[in-house]
Amino acid sequence: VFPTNTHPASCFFEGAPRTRKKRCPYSKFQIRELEREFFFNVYINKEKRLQLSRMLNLTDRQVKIWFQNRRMKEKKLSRDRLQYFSGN
Amino acid sequence: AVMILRSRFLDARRKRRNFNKQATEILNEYFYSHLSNPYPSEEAKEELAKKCGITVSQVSNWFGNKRIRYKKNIGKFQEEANIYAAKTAVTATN
DNA sequence: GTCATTTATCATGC
DNA sequence: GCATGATAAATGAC
Repeated sequence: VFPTNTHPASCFFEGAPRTRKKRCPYSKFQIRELEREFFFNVYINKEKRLQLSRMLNLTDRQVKIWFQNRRMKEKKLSRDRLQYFSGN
Repeated sequence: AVMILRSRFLDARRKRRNFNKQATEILNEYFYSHLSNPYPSEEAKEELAKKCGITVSQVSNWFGNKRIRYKKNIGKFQEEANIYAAKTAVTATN
């Protein structure tokens, strides 16, 4: 079964090193506040997003992406717990 | 309280253990025999996971790390690449 | 929105 | 001391 190579954005050997924002880990305080809001609602609305981004000195895009990644993380945790207790 | 338990669960999972030699062999065989496009499908990942005795997520992690580290320093993996290239060549002729 | 990735960083093994 | 597996930001396809 050969991979059709449609999903990856580029070939494995690409020649265009596009400029990408350097990954900068968030501080403990930023994580705590993001997690606190995530606990109340997994989906954040625009108002709270702007408010949170100002408080934490992050862009609204960063907050939005953090919630997206956090939801994926939660989903993965659920899968792992299920697999752990059912043994595949 | 829930968050503390959650973070402890994460830390526990993050305690790393190396894969056994056989699993690494299988993963490397696939990687170097698909070097032009080392992106296994979901089905291929499941099969690799079963053969290696690891989870699909671990297979994804391994290929993610392997791709970036290979691309970043191809020279360092040249010897390894030759080994597995020869290995697959032998199995192909048999 | 999800989700498979890329990339850097983290934590551990040895 | 780096090798290696897992996780955390960031991107892009759909």
